[in-house]
Amino acid sequence: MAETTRAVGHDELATLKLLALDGAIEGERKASCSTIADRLGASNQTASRRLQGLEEADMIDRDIVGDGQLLRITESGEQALQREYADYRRIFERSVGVTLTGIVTSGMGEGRHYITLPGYMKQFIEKLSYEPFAGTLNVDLVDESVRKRARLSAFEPITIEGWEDEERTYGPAYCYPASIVAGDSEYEPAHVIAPERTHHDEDQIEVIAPEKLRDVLDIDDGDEVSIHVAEQ
Amino acid sequence: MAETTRAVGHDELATLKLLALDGAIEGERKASCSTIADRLGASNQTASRRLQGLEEADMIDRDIVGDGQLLRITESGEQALQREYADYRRIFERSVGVTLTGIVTSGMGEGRHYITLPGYMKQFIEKLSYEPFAGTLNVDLVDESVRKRARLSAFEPITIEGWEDEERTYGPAYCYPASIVAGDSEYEPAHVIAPERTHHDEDQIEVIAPEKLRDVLDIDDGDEVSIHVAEQ
DNA sequence: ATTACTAAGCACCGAGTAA
DNA sequence: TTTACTCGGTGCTTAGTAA
Repeated sequence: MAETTRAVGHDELATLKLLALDGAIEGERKASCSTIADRLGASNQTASRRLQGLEEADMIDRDIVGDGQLLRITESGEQALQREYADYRRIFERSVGVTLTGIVTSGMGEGRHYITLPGYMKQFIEKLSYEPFAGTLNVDLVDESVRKRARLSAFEPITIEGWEDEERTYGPAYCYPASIVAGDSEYEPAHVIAPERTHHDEDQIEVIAPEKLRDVLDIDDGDEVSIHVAEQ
Repeated sequence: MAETTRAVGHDELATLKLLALDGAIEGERKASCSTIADRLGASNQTASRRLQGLEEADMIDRDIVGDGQLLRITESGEQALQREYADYRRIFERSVGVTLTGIVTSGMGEGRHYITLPGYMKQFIEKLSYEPFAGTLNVDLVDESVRKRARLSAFEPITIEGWEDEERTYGPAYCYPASIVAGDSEYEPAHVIAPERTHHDEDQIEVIAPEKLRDVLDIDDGDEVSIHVAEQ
C-alpha cells in the first residue's frame, strides 16, 4: 500500500474549496498568492503555505510561472470536496444515495474476461458474498449522470485488490453496492465496479450481480436503467 | 443594527457540521465534549472551546446538564451551513438556484395590506426597480419545497428596512429575485418576500411582481406553480 | 511583479486542576 | 462523571527578506 497522503486541515480544505469555486476542478486556473490571500482574509505568506500544504497532500498540482501559478485540483482533491459535499447533502437532504441513469449497451466483452479471472473472482465471492454472473452489464450514462458519477468517490468502496501473474499485472478495482431498476422491476444485490484509476468524465459504468441482469430484469440494448448506489 | 456576531473559524464550522450530522438542526441533541473530541480527533478541552466559540457566535444554544450538554443549532448556525452547502452545490452542480413548487392559495389579504404601506412601497420601487401590484401571490409549498425553502437563507437578499409610525413598528423583510412558472408561461421579474424573522418549516411563501400574477399567468387557487429563485 | 524562506510573536493546544 | 479554568509548550502566523 502506498504511503497514505498527508491529511489536510480545515483551513486548507477551505482554500481548496475556493479554488474549486474558481473552476480548478475542470482545468488549470491561474492565481496568485495575494489574490487568494485577500479572499481568505489572510496574509499572502499564509496563502503560499496553504497551497504548499495542498500540494504536499496531493490535492492540487501547481506550475509556478513567475507572475503567479497555474493550479489544478487533483482527483484526491476532488474526492475530499465530494466527501464534504456528501456530508452537507446528508444534513440537508433526505437521502444521500446516488441514482445514475443510463442506457443498456453492449460492451466489448472485456468485463466478462476480467471478472472471471480467479484472482478477482475469489475476492468477489469473499467480499461481495456472492459469485457474480460471468459478465458485466454496461450502461451508457446520460449526461447528467456522467457528472453525478463523481459522487461515488465520496462513498466507501469495497476494494478488490490488484494482483499479478507471470505475464502482467491486474489493477485494483472498487465495488459500490447498488440496486438496479428497469421499468417496474428492481434487482438487488448488485455492484457498480470501477477500476481504481478511472478517467475523468467517464460516461460508461459496469455492473455485476449474481444473476444475468439482462434476463432477470428483461432488458436489452437501448433500454433505460437506473442504478441506485446506496448511502454507505 | 445589532452587533454583528463573531465570525467562526473553519475548525468551529467543522464542529458545527458534526452536530448537524447528528441532527442538531431538527432539535436538541445530547452530547459530551469527550465524544465530540473523539470524532474531531482532538482533546476534550479543544472540543469544549469549540462549543464555547460556537455559542459565542450564536450558532448553537446549549444547556449544560452535568453529564453532558444539550445542543441545538440556531438559525444563524443553519444559515452558515446552508452557505457552505450552496458553495458545494455551485462546485458540483450546474446551477445553484432553488426551484420551489406549490399550490396557489388565497391568503388572508394581509400581504396586500402590508406591501401597500408607503414605508414599504417606497423601498420596493427603489430597490426592486418596479412598483409591485397591490397584492401578494400566496403559494402553499409541497413538502419537499418546505425543506428546500431553507436554502434561501444562503442567498444574498434585497433587504427592505423596517420602520415605525406613531402606532406600531413594522419589521424588516427580505426579497429574493425570482421567476414564476405556471404551465407553459413564465413571468419575470418577481420577488419572494419573507419577513426577517421567519418560523422554521414555513409552508407558505408570498410572491410580489409588477403585475397581477393571477391574471398574467392565468392561474387560480389550486393551480401548481414553480418559483425559481436565481443564483445570486 | 511573483514565491518562499527565516525569525519573532502570538494564538492555539492539551495536561492538570477545580467545581 | 461532567465543563471549563490556568498555564506551559508548540506550532502557526505574519513581517521582513531573498531570489
